[in-house]
Amino acid sequence: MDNRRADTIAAELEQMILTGQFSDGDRLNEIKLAAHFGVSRTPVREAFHKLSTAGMVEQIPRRGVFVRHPGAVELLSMFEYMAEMEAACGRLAAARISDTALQELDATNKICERAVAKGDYERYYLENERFHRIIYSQAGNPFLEADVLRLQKRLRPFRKMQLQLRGRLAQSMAEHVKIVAALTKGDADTVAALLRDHVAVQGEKFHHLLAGLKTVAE
Amino acid sequence: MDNRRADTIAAELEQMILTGQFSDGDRLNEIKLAAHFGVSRTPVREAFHKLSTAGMVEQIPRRGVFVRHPGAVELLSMFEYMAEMEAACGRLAAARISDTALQELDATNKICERAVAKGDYERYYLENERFHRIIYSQAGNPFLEADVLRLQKRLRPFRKMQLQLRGRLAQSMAEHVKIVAALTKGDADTVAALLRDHVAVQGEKFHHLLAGLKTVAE
DNA sequence: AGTTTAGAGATTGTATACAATTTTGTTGAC
DNA sequence: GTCAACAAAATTGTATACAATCTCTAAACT
Repeated sequence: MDNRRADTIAAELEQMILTGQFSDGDRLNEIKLAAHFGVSRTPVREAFHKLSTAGMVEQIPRRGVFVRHPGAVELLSMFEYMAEMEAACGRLAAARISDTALQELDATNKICERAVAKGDYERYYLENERFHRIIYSQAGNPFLEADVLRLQKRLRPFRKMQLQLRGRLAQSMAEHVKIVAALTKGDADTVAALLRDHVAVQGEKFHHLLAGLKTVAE
Repeated sequence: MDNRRADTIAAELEQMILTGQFSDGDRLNEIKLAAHFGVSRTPVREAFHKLSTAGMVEQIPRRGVFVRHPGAVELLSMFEYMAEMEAACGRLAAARISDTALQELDATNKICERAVAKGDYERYYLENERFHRIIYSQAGNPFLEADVLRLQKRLRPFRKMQLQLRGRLAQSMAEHVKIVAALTKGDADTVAALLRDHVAVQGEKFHHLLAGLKTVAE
């Protein structure tokens, strides 16, 4: 799949950034990174481009590339955007979703229910992501799907945090059930509204979490 | 701004592709293009990355980059996606738009009206784009704005065609007026619905246009 | 002291050279 | 005649060399 060194380096760098090995605003040194990966500057530069389009770093001409960790306001914007995209996916999917996909959503929800009962966050998180991806796919719009997947990936670590808030698992689960019901009825407006709120709540929960952290930190 | 050769080359290539100097599926030859632009392969490759993220070309590892002209189904998907994005922008803008921005929208519409009266497509098209960009901006979400601007740019030539259909100018104009009214009232749902239809109609009109061309061509 | 400027060092952008892989064209067997 | 195997050419990916620009320091000047 990624025969090119540049791609593996991009993936590795992405992980390094996501796991917090770089602080916001840090400049990524081409030469040092090239040495670190045991390659020349060329593939490192190619990797930078990929990260740049993914929004993980900012490239300033003749200056270098700088890692961009989203701050509070940026994260809230992302969640807001995500809510609108999911709503759009839901609206389109309501008219297009196949019976087999509906069954898959049901099956996913059943697994989620068991995970909720056990308090298995990791499992729930995994199936939750699957649930949403089915809807993206059933929207039947490749461009929308590509963008929403990109954002889902970017928000992944933060969605994870938010899920661990007290009572959020059960709440999220209940919302999923309603969404499937509306999809089954083909009620586009309702599906859109449900999904928008479902994701918007994630943003709010995350906001609370953030506010809590801030009061502790400072 | 773009001190780098690579950026100017990307812009030039973009124009060459948009003006139809390459057919769908054509491979872009690094060496020949480098010679054509009087540079080495390196900046050409960098330009390829930019075009790739813009969705103008597809990059296949160890094979090369191939120009991708959107076909009928892809264009309709893009218009559909655009409709959803504009709706999202409208929804957010309804709650956030400033008075000065509302005045700007009014002013833009007045210019549009004069353009409609004169049948000045070029002028209308220009101000129309401005109209929408004001809404994108007033949505107050940088990520949404960036994506919708990217798509607006990509759909530009096709929106232009669609505008020249009989009666479309006046119809579009009337829709603009309604949108401003709903924005002024702050009615998010209505703004979203109006904008969604406003853009969806563009897709439909374009579809008609396309169908007409096809029957002529084959 | 603070500001300006010259210059060295560091870093990005581009050119060229080389390696690895794919594509193409030819030959040979069936 | 078709297909397979192999060799040659072409092309992409990577490494290295060079050029252009930026940064930072330190000395000179007001």
